[in-house]
Amino acid sequence: MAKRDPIITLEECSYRKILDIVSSKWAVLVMAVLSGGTKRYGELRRRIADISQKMLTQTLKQLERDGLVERNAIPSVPPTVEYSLTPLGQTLIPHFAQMRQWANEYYDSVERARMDYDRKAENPAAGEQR
Amino acid sequence: MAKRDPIITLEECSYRKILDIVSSKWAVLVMAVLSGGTKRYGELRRRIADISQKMLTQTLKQLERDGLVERNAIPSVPPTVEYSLTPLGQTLIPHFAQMRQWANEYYDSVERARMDYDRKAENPAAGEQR
DNA sequence: CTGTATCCGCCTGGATACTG
DNA sequence: CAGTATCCAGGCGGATACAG
Repeated sequence: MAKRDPIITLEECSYRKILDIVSSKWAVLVMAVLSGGTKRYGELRRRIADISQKMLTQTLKQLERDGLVERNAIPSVPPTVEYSLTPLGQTLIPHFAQMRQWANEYYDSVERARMDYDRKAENPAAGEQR
Repeated sequence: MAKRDPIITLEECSYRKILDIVSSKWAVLVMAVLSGGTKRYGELRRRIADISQKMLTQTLKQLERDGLVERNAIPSVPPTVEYSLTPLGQTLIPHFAQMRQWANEYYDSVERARMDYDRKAENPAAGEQR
């Protein structure tokens, strides 16, 4: 009856915590742009291809809530709002670099694996005959 | 008219590539369990709390397609199927460790930021008076 | 310029039942 | 034991219209 079968739960899993933050497909792009310095709302929109207003706003709000991005609204007409990474947000930059490094190094292998897999799925007899 | 406003697209972004693989909430858990060695289907089910059959099967299939996990079916009665990390899959382990490390170091800050943010949202005048 | 609000299609993912 | 098949609710995310 010893404890030989540890159960992993979602809550225990530290990976998950960072994934909750970073797995949004837009969040990493926004932070990537902000890593280059403070940007205004419209500038972010223009820099990130295919992001909708809704998603940009939503992503920024979430990142602000998580303490990763700081919002600075300047009460002027027309209004100006600047966004920048907080010190906490900055700590993720090297982590992103690591992710990019892995992708650069191994993503080709993944793509090759996918092609092999799909080819075999379409033609199960491949490698056996003909 | 110089190129002073680089546009980031989803496709260019290397972060995305690894996120496509890893951002599935179950994928990291499955790989975490498999990092401890070869496991059978049922064992994975028991080890990972709250995972449904569908999600386990689906996740394993995707990881296999990506070349990160290897499936080894032994034709016996009843059938036995073993799953293990491929060498390519192994290369992600240290990366997961990094993710866990960041979470351990900074996640408290994120939670505090969230509480602050939510408190201010509910009570906008907080910090000004009282 | 910087958002908010609404509608809505699509996909993810859970529950359930069935198969080799 | 190790899946497959199907149904279905809920949330994500896009398009559009409107506001301060």
